[in-house]
Amino acid sequence: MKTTHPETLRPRKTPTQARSAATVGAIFEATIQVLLTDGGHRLTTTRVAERAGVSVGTMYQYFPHKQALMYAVVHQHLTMFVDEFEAACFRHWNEPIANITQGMVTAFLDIKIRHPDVTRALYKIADELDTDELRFGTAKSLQTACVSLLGSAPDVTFENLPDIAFTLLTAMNGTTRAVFEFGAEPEMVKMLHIQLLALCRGYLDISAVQRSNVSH
Amino acid sequence: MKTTHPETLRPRKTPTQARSAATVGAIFEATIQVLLTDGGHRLTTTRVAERAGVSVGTMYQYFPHKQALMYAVVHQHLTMFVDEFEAACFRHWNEPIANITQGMVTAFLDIKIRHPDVTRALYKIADELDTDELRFGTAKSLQTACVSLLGSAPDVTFENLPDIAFTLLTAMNGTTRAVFEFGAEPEMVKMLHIQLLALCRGYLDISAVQRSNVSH
DNA sequence: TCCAAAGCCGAATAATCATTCATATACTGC
DNA sequence: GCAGTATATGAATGATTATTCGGCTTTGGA
Repeated sequence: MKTTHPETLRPRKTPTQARSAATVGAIFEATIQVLLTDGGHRLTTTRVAERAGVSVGTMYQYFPHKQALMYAVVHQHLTMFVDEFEAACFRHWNEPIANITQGMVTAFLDIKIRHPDVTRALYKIADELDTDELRFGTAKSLQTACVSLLGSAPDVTFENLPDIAFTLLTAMNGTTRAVFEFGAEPEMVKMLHIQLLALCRGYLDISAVQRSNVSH
Repeated sequence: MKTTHPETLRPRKTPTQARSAATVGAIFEATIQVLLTDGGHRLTTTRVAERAGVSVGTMYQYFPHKQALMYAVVHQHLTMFVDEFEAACFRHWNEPIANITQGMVTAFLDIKIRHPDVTRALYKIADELDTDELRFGTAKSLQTACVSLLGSAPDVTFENLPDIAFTLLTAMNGTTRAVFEFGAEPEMVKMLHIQLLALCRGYLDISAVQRSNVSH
């Protein structure tokens, strides 16, 4: 598996004029749309340029190659996801485990639902990327945030917190992904929310150890 | 999204002589190996033929096109998975829910672990396939088996059994997939087994309704 | 031993793709 | 309005790809 050196994945130039920022935005959006309608293995520079309403040459002014474009798109959205998820974690810091669970599940789902196209598109691009750095890095960040949040619960403690966080996140992701790949119809999403709450609550209940109430 | 008509996905000829069966076997195995080493987007007819030790022409004697080859490989392994999973379900029929849970989780994991290369390879080929029929069909079969098995527990009942089965299977799949994509080292697999047992037990505990003991 | 069927080969073909670059247009400050 | 920079163009290039087909080799049986 040949991996492209990260250095070369950086965009070629930073847009200064307003129109070029618009161009890059159009290219990003077009990438998502091509992924949705044609699939990852038909994500070609020609198709993206066409859908974005620009020429291929223009694309190559901002990205040295296709890998760089894909990297940028994935990076943008994964970073956004991590940021919003971490923000939600801070919001529920130190709350009882029941609140934490409900807050985390709801936040996880909300972010995905707020950008349904992006969510579905990212599932399709994974195999095209020459590096796993982004996915692994994101997984690590989410796990860290989750560990901290669960550890902040005043009413319980957990053994193997990293393992529990890992399992919780990947399980949520598995069910969510399945729902989105099935079309993510509103009733299905509603069901997903309900079942994920039960899943996580049940898992954390069974894994939690009551904390002896040591007051200050 | 152009989908290939299922009819054309059928193999071109059925091997009669022993050596041709060996050829097809080599092609199947080569497909898995190319997926693992090169990734789905570099799964080419040339590469598969080369790794299988046959010529491209030979491949086209058994499969009318690349889609048919991929379809055959995926179909073979998904069918195997469903068969083994259903067999495990029958084995735990009518047992108490605690046994059912443990049996189902263990079977799910065992099948994946018994064919680690196949497990990882199938994650990579999904986007290349022009049809979702196989994935959706498999999901449906597994869900049906799971619904029946859970429904057979004498000590509990569930509401929304299809939703619960769906959630259970996709959650297990999500965590399992993550572990395999991280390399599936032995200690990781051990952790996976432990955590999946807790996850499913917790979820089913919380979703179950005690069945009033109506003795005949 | 011999032959028809089964199996195999791989160069040739036509399509598609990523990437380049010489040229043209649009914008910004003056 | 002008000069210089930023941005956009798209035909051309070379690589890679899926698929074909005419000819070759092996096999199983008579």
